[in-house]
Amino acid sequence: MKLSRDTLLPRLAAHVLEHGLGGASLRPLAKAAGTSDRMLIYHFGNKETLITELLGHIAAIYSGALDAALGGERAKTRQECAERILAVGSQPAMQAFLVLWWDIVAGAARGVPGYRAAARQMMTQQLEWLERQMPEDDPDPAGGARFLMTAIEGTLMLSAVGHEDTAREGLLAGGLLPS
Amino acid sequence: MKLSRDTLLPRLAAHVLEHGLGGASLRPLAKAAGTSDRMLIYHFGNKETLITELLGHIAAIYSGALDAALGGERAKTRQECAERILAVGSQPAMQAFLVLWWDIVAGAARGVPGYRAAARQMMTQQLEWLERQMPEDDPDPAGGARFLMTAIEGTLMLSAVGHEDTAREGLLAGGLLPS
DNA sequence: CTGTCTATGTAGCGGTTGCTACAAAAGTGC
DNA sequence: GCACTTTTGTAGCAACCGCTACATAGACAG
Repeated sequence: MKLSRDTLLPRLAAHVLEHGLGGASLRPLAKAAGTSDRMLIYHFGNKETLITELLGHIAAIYSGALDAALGGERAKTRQECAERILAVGSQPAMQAFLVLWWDIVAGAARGVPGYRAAARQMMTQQLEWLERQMPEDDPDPAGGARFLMTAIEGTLMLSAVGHEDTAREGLLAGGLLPS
Repeated sequence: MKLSRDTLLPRLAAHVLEHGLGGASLRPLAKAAGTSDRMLIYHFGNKETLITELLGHIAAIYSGALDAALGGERAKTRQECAERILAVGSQPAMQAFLVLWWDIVAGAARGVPGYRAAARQMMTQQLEWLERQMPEDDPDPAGGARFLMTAIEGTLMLSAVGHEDTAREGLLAGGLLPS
């Protein structure tokens, strides 16, 4: 069976979404993709560019998932907008993404080559998605989207470390969720 | 020279703050602490409990750093409060903490044993610190602190992935920073 | 059919991983 | 001084790491 990067990447992405980036070493990756470590190096040259390309691919998948989650019409209020994006984030299919996301953020913060670009791309995508969701009559859709974005990302982080209550009460106090 | 856990932990923490948790393996850790991998296992039993105790120690250091950064008097407004905590986060000495922080968040999200507890503890500490900083006349100090907290954490995350502009504009649009 | 280029398998290299077996030194209590 | 416990050094194990050398199989061009 003839395998190329393009056939490999989705399988690699699936494995990484399940097991994380931290312990992603060539032999398990290869096994999950139906090849050998030998062939991964053959196709990608070395592990670093493999990971870089893989992160790019995952960012594209994420973009597609956001589009698929996009309901036809805009939200009526900022509160509804916040609820929608939080609902997207709590879908089971998104959980694997979220767990992987913090790996990517950690890599980006430490300056590991491909990570920052992939993370930036995913955040840009989410920001655009959010802007399209903003209420039509919002006085400042661009700023409002960025404000929501900041609060949502904080909520996700606090939730990741067991402070979902703190985040929820914060959103309530800030008027971003209906009481 | 006789070394115990208590003398070891600060040196281990220094090494981890500089090089991250991801690549923290016994031999480099031991070298940085002036011992051997053999002795690390002797003192801590295995790597997992070493990391767990180390994370607890780092959380305590973080707590102390926050206290040291605490100015005597409270802030006058929520905006000033936000500016203060963002200023603390941008201190050079805090950068290493921040980079390490995302490692911890990633571990917590994936469910690695000691990570979630340490992360929770550090966030609880920061929340208490923030509550003490809230303006005296604030109508809802508890809720306001949680709201600020959520926005601040979102800002830190966006900054980590190269979206500091997005975060800044968001805080401005949300009235959390003076324009 | 033959040469050439691409795709793949097998084996292995030098290095690192967490951890252990064994022994010796260094206290410590009597 | 002697038994005993705590602390430490040396060596090594089996597993894994990224990566490479070498051989081979197949596709395709002439």
